Amino acid sequence: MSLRHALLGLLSERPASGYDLLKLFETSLANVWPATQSQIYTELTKLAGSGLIAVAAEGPRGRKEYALTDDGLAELRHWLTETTPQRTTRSDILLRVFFLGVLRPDQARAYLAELTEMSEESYEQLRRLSDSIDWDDGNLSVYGRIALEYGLRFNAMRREWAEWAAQQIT
Amino acid sequence: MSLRHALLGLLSERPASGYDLLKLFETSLANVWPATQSQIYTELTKLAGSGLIAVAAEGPRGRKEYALTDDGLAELRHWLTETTPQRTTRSDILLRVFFLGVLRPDQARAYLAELTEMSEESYEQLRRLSDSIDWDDGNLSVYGRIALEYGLRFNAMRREWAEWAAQQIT
DNA sequence: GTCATCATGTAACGTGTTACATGATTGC
DNA sequence: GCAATCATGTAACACGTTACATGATGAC
Repeated sequence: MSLRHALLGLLSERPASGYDLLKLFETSLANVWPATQSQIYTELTKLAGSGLIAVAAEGPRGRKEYALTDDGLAELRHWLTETTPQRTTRSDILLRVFFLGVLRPDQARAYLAELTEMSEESYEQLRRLSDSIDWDDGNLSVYGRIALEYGLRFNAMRREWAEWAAQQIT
Repeated sequence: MSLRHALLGLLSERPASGYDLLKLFETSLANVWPATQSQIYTELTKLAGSGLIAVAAEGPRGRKEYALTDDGLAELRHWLTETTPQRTTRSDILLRVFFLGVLRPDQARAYLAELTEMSEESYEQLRRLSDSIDWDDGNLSVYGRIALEYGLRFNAMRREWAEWAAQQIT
């Protein structure tokens, strides 16, 4: 049920169309909660149906700009304060580690080297992103920055772990 | 398509029934790839249908013990060496961080404090698990240990990050 | 004999992915 | 006029969750 809340969250900053939201997902939210075009449009229709958002303006090419309603803001706050996030995250990457024993040691090391590289790349990409953003805005800047810092620390940790792990394989 | 490979991976160690596999998921794989009973039984039927596993023995109470076939092992190796894992992981926990601006600062700090606590608990739980396992086995022990070390480092990182983040909120 | 555990299966529903389908506007 | 981009919608399918349903066996 989180796509719904991601949309409510983005709309809490400012009104936006499905197309705008798609772009926002591709840029800011892509790393924590990817969503496809079809998913976004379908969910927006449902949210409007249940009164959590409403069409605030219409533009050219059938553009519909949605805005958060009072009910929508209440639901967003409820989600943030009254519900606990899921502790378990599925990780394709970690799952493979369990089964590296069916490969030759050099193949297993190659996999871990790939992870090292992937973590480095992600780290650098986030660094560049961090440099390109102007951190003058209000709330979204404070919390966006905190999320970005998480990404940096996460990738640094993963890189070090993958290097350590490769050394464990004899 | 990873549940399929998780099952093939577990069966590469030794033959097992659906019930055995369910228990293995609950203990060893729960942290990286949770799966439900219904999902496991359905997938086993499909895997047997496509010849990647086969019923090797039948026991009391309709117990069916599955074993990996040659095709199944080939598929497992193919997955490990020829396919790249998904870089994007959905994180409920991080998603919320983006929207903490709609809450009061004390509520936002409370959320981050919750994350600190959650990370500590997970860390301790993994520590205990690490102490309780005898690390004498072969492959599964080497790679199981590497995965566990990841969990420890991850939770330590997240804890420090959450503490840092709480201080950023004025 | 009864309770816990072993053991499997299916149906309904929700969420996510891929692909198809259509068309308006703006810039050049 | 033509191409890029803006803009929305739906259908088919895969994957995951919850709940229901049933029954055998072993330990006490």
